Amino acid sequence: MPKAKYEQIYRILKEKIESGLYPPQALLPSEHTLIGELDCSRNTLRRAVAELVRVGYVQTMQGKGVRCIFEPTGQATFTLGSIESFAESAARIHWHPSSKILHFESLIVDEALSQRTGFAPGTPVYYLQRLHYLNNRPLILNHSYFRQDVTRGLTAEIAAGSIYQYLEQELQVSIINSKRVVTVERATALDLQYLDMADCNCLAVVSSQTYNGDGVMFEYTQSRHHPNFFRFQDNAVRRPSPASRAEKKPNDR
Amino acid sequence: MPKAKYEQIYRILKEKIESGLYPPQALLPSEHTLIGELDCSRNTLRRAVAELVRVGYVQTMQGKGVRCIFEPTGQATFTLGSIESFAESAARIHWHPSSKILHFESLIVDEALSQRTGFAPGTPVYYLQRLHYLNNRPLILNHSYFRQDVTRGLTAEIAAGSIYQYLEQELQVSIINSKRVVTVERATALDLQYLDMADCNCLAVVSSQTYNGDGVMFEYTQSRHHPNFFRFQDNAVRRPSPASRAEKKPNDR
DNA sequence: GCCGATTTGTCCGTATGTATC
DNA sequence: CGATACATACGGACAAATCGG
Repeated sequence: MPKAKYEQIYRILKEKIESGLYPPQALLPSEHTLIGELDCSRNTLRRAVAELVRVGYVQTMQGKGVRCIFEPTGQATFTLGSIESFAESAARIHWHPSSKILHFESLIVDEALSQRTGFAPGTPVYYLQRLHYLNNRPLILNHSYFRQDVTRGLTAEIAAGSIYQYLEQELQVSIINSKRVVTVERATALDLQYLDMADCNCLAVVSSQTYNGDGVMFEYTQSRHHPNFFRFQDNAVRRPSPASRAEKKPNDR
Repeated sequence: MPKAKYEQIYRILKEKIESGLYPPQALLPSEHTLIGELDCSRNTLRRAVAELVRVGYVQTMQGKGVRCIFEPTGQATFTLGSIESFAESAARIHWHPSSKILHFESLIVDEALSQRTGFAPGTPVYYLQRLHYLNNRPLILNHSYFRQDVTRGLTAEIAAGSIYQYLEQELQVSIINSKRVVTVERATALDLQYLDMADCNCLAVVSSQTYNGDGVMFEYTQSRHHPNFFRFQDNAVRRPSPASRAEKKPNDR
């Protein structure tokens, strides 16, 4: 259970929406009444509602109210806005995860690798290839680079378990944030070898740079996803901005 | 210029970061001092900083400070909905956008289309195919469905210009939010016909459901992007999970 | 069209908790 | 331990948008 009150209230409201207590199209009770029901301040309630907006559960309208736009889907989705390890995501959707180490080595970042990863040339890193399965199906091929000075002692054995658990609990590395970019790339020979891709010759690639509490980018990972099992969700809110009168069509790309 | 103060302060700080006044790895001045410099309340400053976190410019650390992690290399300019399509980034570099209407018709949603779009079966919609170019290169093929009762009077001529301008200014439709999902799909014959895809047989697909101020989903658009010109950005913040917080090894001292 | 009630948006000041040094 | 810095929470005030009389 989260300790922060706004998070608790966020979950309470999320529960009520998912359970159908606040059905789609219906307006939620006003801030005033919710404050009374949930016994919190206005700011705290508003912060919880802001989270609901961010995940696309409700829309707020000044002068009108807060409308539920949640539609039950049941899809297995990887949500945005939080860093989840592969194991955590799999657990959330109750699938059986497993993984296999394909390759582990220690190397020095050269100019070409520096361009791709963002590590400075000359940086010693561990290079790791891992294959992730869901329900015994190979779905994700990971190429990871970890700065050795931050992830000292990382071995193939540790990587076979949870790397993040090792970093956070053994090495006391605090993981703060992760910049991610989704692109589509041509499949390599390695992709075709390990991922059962039928006749698709492209896949979804999530490149991420992860930072620790010292502001050091200590991990670069390129996750190559089987195209048929990739899904990334987002909710965009339109902000009335005076500059976006004639342009900025959020949906028209 | 935005009217909201927190947005102004956000832009000021963003400017300073981009200009190198707060270089990477450096800590920003403390909240207290920034409040004095910018003449605002703590809440307002914190809201601006929260935006900087969301777009991946800084990381906040309790007890330590706010560290700049902006890297000018990738020129990763943000977008409001945390999506960065090639069209938007290219538009900023003053590339020339244009579009062509391929198809326009009026039809009734059947069961199969209902499954794909989320519209109820029997709903009258306008169906629209548009091809978007950048510097005369076809990059995005759009399939759009608009509810006729919300977008009354929409024609191919209007669609050749700005649909959203027509909706907001002529029909007074308020556009609130848009749920989007990114997937990778096999290219269709239509994709291959219009997008110059070399030998790629997949493309990036952004499916979006857009809602108006009445909570009505009035638009479903499937944007099919040329794989080599697609880019979706995000910044994720890690919240300490109960599991990782549970067993924290005490420091030896 | 006007006015007041309701509802959300913004901004402020303050107090307290928690992590870091 | 104290000082500093960010995180959370509360309450109040006013603005802006909506709706009904």
